[in-house]
Amino acid sequence: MKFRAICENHLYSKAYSKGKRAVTCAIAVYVLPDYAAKRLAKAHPEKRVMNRIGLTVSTKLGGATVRSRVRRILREGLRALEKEKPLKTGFLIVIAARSSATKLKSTDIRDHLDIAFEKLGMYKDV
RNA sequence: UGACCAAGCGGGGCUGUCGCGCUAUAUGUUGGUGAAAGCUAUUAUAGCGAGGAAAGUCCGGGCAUCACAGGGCAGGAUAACGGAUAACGUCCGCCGGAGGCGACUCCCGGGAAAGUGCAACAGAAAUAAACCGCCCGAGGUGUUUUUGACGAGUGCAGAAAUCGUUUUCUUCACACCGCCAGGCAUAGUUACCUAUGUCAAGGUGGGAAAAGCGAUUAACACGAACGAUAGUUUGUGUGUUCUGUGCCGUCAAAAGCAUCUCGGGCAAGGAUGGAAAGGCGAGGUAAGAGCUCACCCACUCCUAUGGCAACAUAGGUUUGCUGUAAACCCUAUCCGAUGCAACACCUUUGGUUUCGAUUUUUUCGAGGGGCUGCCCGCCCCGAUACCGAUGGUGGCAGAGCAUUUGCUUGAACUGCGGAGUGAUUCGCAGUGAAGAUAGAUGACAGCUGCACGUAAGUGUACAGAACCCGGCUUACAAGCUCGGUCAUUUA
RNA sequence: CGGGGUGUGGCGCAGCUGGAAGCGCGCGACGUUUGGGACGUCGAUGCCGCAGGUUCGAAUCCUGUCACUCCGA
Repeated sequence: MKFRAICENHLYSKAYSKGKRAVTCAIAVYVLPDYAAKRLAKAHPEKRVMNRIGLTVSTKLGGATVRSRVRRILREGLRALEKEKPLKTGFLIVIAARSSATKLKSTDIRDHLDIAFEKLGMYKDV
């Protein structure tokens, strides 16, 4: 499962200010409907509607090594979760790491994400 | 065995499941998206996929662009010598200096004898003096000695003179006093008392003669004290014998000493300081001084020997110089500027392309632009020109040839061998695709290694490519190795 | 990727042209007040970010380093 990343800074600030929010001790998740989703879906070869994902890890957490490890763990946890329970599509999802995330494993991150998405009601109806 | 010195190694391993990026091949779509350039798919296989520091960005180089890659000033960097290197501020060797018993380590190591600046406090004085000091000369003051003169200062001796006094002899009973002291008498008065007279003792002074003793300048004038206002004593002023000699005083001269002032010489000594202008001894001098000499120290230059050279050693010679250039500065050498967000190309798109003289071209002048701070020089100004903006591709994963996974070859790495003390270099063989663009190189599980701990268990560092290399600097868990030094003990 | 600045009492800042470090606020004590505030007097508090070096002497000069911060592309 590949992710499409959020590149623009204004989308991040929009997600922080207008998006719905769910926070655990390790992470903070912001979700906002993506208005450009349909337009992007056209560009997609299989015409699929995708979620755009943004990961933010600040310099407070540590050096470059620590930050890149946290980013990988977040991505791994998200990937594992997506396999089990598919998410609704057409959203901007920003995941911010907090300081306790540096010591966790990817499985723990998966659990945190599960709680957060459940709060936000992001799961598709089965 | 202990304490050290130096050079290095090292950066855990294996298995399974899931996943990511790139490359190649096969498969597959002929579509989607966008203004365009361009970008973009599913699955499978194979290969590759983070360090010793990838970090800090402190140096150097490659590469790229900028008139032709230029000149000068400014600015910056470096600093013994020789070498290595593409280059360096790096490395190696060596010299000099400093430290260590030693192995060895450390040194931004040119010039202070081109000039300027600075050196607090202390100290006489801070880069050149002269405060004290030493010496010479002149003058003043004080003092001592000697000589001379003067003295109406003074001692002694002598002479003359004078005075006083004593004694004696007298003398004139000479003069005066005889009062406010005494007696008597008279008068007044009761008396005391007053007045007058008188009395002698007495006092004072004087004269003449002799002797002794003593004193001394006479004498005069004025004043003071005492007294019975006769006088005595004394002070002051004027004035005052002689001779000899001593002392004293004054003056003069000379000399010595002390002190002060002025002029000159000197830099030996002076408690300070980080630093005081070679050290020490002798000579020398008015006093002194490398002023001279011997020895020593440092330094300039020359010669000889050794070394490629810095330099070392020996001899001669010159000189005797504060420190600071990580103060300005001087000397030598080097440096054009900007950095892959450079730069090239493509798409879309915006802006600029000047003025005057002359006869059109041309030329000249001004102005503008282009290579940076300034100046010069150069180029362009109606042309597929210049300056931007948007998006994209390349740059970017070594190069070339072929066109199908092939061949040749470079940097780099590994091994072996040669050269060199070494940095390094030469030859041979082998290896010789990380390469993204919000950023891949991972996650989970199991076994195990190492260290600590009886065990359970705990710990397993620093840290993440962003155009590429060479260095430097900084961070770093546990552990390991080669070589060397010193000390102790044993044989 | 490139360039600059700052670090000094508890806090905010001077002093950077070498010669033993100060200001304001704050803190403590005392006075004043019934008490507090204000006011007055007195006092304490610095390895000048760290480590080396130059110098007789370094907060100041040089080198390295750490942290913070700003600017340009």
